[in-house]
Amino acid sequence: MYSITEIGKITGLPASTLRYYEQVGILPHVDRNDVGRRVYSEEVLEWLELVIALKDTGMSIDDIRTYTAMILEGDDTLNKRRELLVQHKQDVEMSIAKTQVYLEKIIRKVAVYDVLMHQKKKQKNPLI
Amino acid sequence: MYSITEIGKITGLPASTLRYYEQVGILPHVDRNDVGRRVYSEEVLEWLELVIALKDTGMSIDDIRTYTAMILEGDDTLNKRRELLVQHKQDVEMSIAKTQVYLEKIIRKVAVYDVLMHQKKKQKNPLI
DNA sequence: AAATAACTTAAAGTCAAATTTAAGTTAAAG
DNA sequence: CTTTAACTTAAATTTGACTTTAAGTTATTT
Repeated sequence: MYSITEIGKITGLPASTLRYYEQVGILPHVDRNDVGRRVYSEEVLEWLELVIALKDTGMSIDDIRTYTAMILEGDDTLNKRRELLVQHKQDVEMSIAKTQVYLEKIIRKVAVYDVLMHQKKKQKNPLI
Repeated sequence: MYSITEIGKITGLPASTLRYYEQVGILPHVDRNDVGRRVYSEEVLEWLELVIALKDTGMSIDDIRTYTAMILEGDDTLNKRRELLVQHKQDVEMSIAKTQVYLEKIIRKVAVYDVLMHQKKKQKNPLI
């Protein structure tokens, strides 16, 4: 069992974000101790780590909320949940591919600078 | 020479975004025709495509503005510009690597669904 | 016992990146 | 010649994802 600050240290998320995630419904089953403070189980932490993976690969809070709601609905949504994840997996793969194309463009631009700076150097030492 | 709608069709950016990019200083040298409408040269289109590559790999408008300003300053900033691009290249490479780790987590989760759905199928056909 | 730190809530505020609106101008089509 | 489409501007609004604020409670340290 973890406190909000412990979870913050483990995940890198500020306490305010953890409260916000709970409020918008993507972090359910967070319990409270006898004085009303948040207590996170190992299972909640594991779920949060999936939420972070989805979020950091570009899934919107709204779509994560939809997914979370389906989980709370039970096994009837297993198929849909799998489909949602597979779709996201494909989106991420496409996004990586697109990013790699852009990266190559940036690398080519760096090469252009290398040529330009080489020329400049030559002009600066006209005696060689 | 292209009109704003033509550039919109080529790049996928709405006219409002093209005006906004110009306004915030990351799309200089856009000319006007005799009645004040925007006219984009081949060079401006090429620059815009680099801007899109930088933006879609996560560079902020503010950093793109800094980079654009350095270009307008001339050859004295060549070194700095190259360094900025190389730094961004490294950021993008790190980001791709991180995304791939998250992607693997998502793929493992899909595999969990496959197991769960297989079990469910077995329960639903208890006669087999 | 008092000060400090860590939590609580609901509501308001922030931020980047556009996007939309309002009011007007110009060009092309019927 | 008038309607429609495509543009123009500056300013206001929107969106998503938090983040901060204000006011209060609880726990730990001096």
